[in-house]
Amino acid sequence: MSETALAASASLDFIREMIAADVAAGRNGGQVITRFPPEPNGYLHIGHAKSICLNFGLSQEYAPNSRCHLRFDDTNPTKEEVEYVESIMEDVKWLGFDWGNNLFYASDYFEKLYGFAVQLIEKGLAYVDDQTPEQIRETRGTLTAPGTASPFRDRSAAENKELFARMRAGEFKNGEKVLRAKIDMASPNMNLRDPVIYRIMQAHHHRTGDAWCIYPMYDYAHPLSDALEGITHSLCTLEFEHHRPLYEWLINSVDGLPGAPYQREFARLNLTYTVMSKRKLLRLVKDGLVHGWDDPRMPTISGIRRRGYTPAAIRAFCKAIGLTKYPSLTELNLLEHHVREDLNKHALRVYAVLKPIKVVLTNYPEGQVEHVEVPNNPENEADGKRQVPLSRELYIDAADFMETPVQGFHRLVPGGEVRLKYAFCIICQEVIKDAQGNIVELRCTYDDATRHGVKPVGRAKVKGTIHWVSAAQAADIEVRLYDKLFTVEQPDEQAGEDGDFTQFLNPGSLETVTAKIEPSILSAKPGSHYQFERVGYFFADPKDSQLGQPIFNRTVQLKDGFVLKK
RNA sequence: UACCCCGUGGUGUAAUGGUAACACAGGAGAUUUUGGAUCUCUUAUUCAAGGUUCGAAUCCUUGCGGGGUAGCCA
Repeated sequence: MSETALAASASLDFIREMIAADVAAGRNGGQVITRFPPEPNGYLHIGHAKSICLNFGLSQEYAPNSRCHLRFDDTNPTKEEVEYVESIMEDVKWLGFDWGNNLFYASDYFEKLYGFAVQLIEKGLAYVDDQTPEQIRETRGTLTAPGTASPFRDRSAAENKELFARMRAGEFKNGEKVLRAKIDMASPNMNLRDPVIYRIMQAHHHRTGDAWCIYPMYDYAHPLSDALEGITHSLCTLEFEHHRPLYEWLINSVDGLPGAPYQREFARLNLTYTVMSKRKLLRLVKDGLVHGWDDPRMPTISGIRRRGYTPAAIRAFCKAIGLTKYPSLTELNLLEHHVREDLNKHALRVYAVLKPIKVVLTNYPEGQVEHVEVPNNPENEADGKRQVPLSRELYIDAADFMETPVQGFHRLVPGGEVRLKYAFCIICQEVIKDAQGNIVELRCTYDDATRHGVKPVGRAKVKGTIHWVSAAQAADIEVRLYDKLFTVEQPDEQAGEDGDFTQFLNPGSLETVTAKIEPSILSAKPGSHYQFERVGYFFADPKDSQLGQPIFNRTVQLKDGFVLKK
């Protein structure tokens, strides 16, 4: 066991406990070989990250007697595309994992898989069925009633072999024939009622082209692919629990397999305020309810990447949620906690005013510009300092001023005093409004004696410190304020069977503003993280930012100790 | 109303027959040129009933509750 595994051994989840016992018993020569096996039919989401962290994490924990394969489960050509293969590889790499040379495709095994099927036929464990899909469904029985045997169930091995060869040769149309495993039509487990293991599909495959017109089913291909690759532990989500007996049946029924893997299942990740099923995510994209798979509001890996979540934060989150068989619902704020925790250490600070109010310092010389020195990150002195321009006309955030303050508000109010961070204290002398009564300007005076953190003398203690931006030097920057995608914790649950989850979409999930930001922001590289002080973490959009004109996505808000009471 | 899996603070997990604990969330305070961060304190937990045992969250039984399963999808 490696050091990390040893360190974590204080409390292992049920899967790791099982694996530790296998290693201790010397099973598989102490090797731990796992795999992450996505079907390339869509984009990966945060739920997949849980599986990726488990499988690749295990491989790291047991190094060097371990490896984790990336295997594309591409057994259904009608749904799969190269585009997805590429995005999946990008996402796994971004999460910080490396499959090395261990990149595989189930389609690599089509020939071997065909051979195993012939072997099953010879053993009398598989047969060609001529029934229609409807007939197969009807004779499968129900949850409470056993199925009945197909009239073709007892064909001779020779006939089955010939028919199966003719299926491969393309002599039959889609749906005319299938190959079925011969197990038990009365099993209480539906998966054992002679499951279909090969179907005819006249379809172009993204890797094998037109070489095949019969394709193996997942239930057949998966255990055998695992065995062929020497996988020791095949870990999947709970909905495959009922497939395990079939998995084991195949491992035990096929001779000549190089490995003897076993399957274990764990609960998938559910997160509040989002949906995770591929179907629903597709709906959001297709109906234009979000701007694509990588919309920063999406729970896809590409979405959260663009939102500004970091790989380290995702990994920490996946570790924190644990691994059980309980179908839990994890709070979004746990994810956000880990995002803030990581970004707090690394994001450079900058002053940004999202919703500006102009402030004029009436006793500050006109035309004068000075520079104040501010730390780039108070959490890390090594990040250095920068110069921020300061002059007579400034912007502060609308949220930092209240004309008639509520209880507990200690920012700027008429006649009140606040500190401009790293500059000096100001007092609001006058509120200027337009004809409609909107505030257009605050006229304030500053106190030169309060520079460098010196407290004002002879007046009330200044409780508030706010950020600011010098008007003349401020850059106008597009900022996208993202919020929860849905207004309820479980949109699909709330919508019910026939309901439409999109009714719970948050109309305020995206607000775009033009912010006033200190000029240093213009050099922000696309794909870099910042903390807009007192506001939140923001990410320079890697797609839409121009060099010298970044566009920011709000990753997550800062925690705010001051919450307006309704 | 068949079979399988699962029930521990609000949420997620730990305790593997021997003091029910940790993180997030909530609350209070200290500190702070971010109402952030940090630090301290704090609220709150074994689905129910029986049984086994000196001792049960843990083992057994029953009940209740939740999830899953009838694709030629994965």
